[in-house]
Order: sequence, then C-alpha cells, then structure tokens
Amino acid sequence: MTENQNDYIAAIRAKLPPDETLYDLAELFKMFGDSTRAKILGCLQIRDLNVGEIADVLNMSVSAVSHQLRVLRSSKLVKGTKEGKEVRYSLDDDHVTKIIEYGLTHLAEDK
Amino acid sequence: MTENQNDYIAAIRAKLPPDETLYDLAELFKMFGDSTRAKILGCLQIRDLNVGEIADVLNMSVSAVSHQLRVLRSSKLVKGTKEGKEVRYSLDDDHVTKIIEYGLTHLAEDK
DNA sequence: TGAACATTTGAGGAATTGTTCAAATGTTTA
DNA sequence: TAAACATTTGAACAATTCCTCAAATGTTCA
Repeated sequence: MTENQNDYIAAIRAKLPPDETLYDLAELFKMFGDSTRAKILGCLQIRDLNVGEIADVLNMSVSAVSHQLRVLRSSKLVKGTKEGKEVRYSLDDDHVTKIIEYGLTHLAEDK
Repeated sequence: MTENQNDYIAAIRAKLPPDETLYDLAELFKMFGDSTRAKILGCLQIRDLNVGEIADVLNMSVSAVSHQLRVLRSSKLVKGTKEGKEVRYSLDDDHVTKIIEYGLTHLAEDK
C-alpha cells in the first residue's frame, strides 16, 4: 500500500465518529432491534403498565417480559416505579417515541 | 380474568401497531444494532467505497465486511454498483443518515 | 403469621449471529 | 491465455441471545 492510499484511508477514518460512539450507537439500536422489546416499548407508549399487563397484551410469559424489561431498564429506556406490590413501568426517555416513530415512517414510506 | 380485564387488554392491543409492523421495525433497527454495520454505514455516509476500502478503514477482513454488506443490501439500506472489477457501495436510503443522526443526538444529549 | 399475589432471578438449552478460513467466481490486463 | 486483482460464498465455530421452567424475593391482607 502506498503512502497516498494510507492518506486516503486516514482521511475517511478522521471523519468517522469515534469507535466508542459507534459502539454505543449500536447498543442503543440493539434495544429496538428485537421484536419483543419493540412491542414492549410500543405498549408503554400507549400507557404505563406493569409486567403482568404487558405479558397479557403480548401473550407472553411474565418471566420473558421481565427479562426484557431488565434489559430495557439497564439501557435507561424504561423505568420501573414500585407501587405496592406492583411495579409500574414507563418510558424513561423522550427519544424512544421519536425513534420508533421515525422507524415507522421509514417503513410506511417504503415503496 | 374478568371481562373488564379482557377489555382493558384488548383496548391496548387495538392501539398497538400490527404485529408484523413491529416485527419489520425490529428488523430495520437490527441493521443499526451491530457495531460493524453501524461503522460501515458511517463510512458510506462520508463517501462511496468498495469492499476493500471499507475493510482498510475499519481494520477488518474483506470477507467479514462483504458478509455484512450482503445483509445491509438485503435490507435495502445499501446498494452496490459494479464498476469494472470493483463494486462501489453507497447508501440506498435517505433515512439511513437521519436515523444515525437521531441516534447520535440521543447519545450526545444523554446526561 | 400464613396465604395469595406480583415480580425477579438463575440455570439451561435451542436458535441466531458474526467472524474466520478456504475456495469459488468474475473482471482486467499483460 | 494466464496471472493478478476484487469480490463473494459456504462451512465451521464461538459467542450471544431469548425463552422456559423452577425457585426465590418482596408485598399485602385476612
């Protein structure tokens, strides 16, 4: 590889966001990249719900939903508030709705 | 479960996008949910590139990049144009840039 | 306190994913 | 045509992911 080719590659690298940023970006989108999680986030856009309610709506086991809620919580996309023996979940991020809406727009516009 | 509880669940279900839509949404975001693919898309935002150039920029094997390009192509996010013995790749979707930008904004605003 | 309820947790297993390696395909040019 | 180059492809493997099942934790209330 010549010096010029190195420069060419280096110029592109310099314009890329840092590796860590792109990693974080991927981690964020990974949260929306599973249909169970997408459905859970969809439910919580409609209203705050507890684990059992989400499981009922989605026809899934409470355990499976709880596992995914833990993942979503750790990504700060969802938060749970204890109310007596229930835990009420809600979206913890203004961007969640916008990101989903943007994705839906994209799908709708697909010819 | 009482009738009222069924109604409650049904009311939420009725407001959710169809299952298939949420599945497609997840498939779309899955494309951005891998850091190799996020990096490839990032490169192609800067300029059109062939497989070897992308591999050089990202310090990855040509084969690994090619495999991911196939995935991105099948999702219509990227397209390849044959130019002699090279294949020049470019973004195939206006939304790609906006989705990435939106994600980056989200990360930047995270306190 | 004990029974009922709501939720979380951990182990286990099936399925999927991303990479490597080697080989195949396709194109140019000497 | 043969060699060199650019790319794709398929098999194989390790790692990760998501679910199930059973058990543990925490809360209310009779």
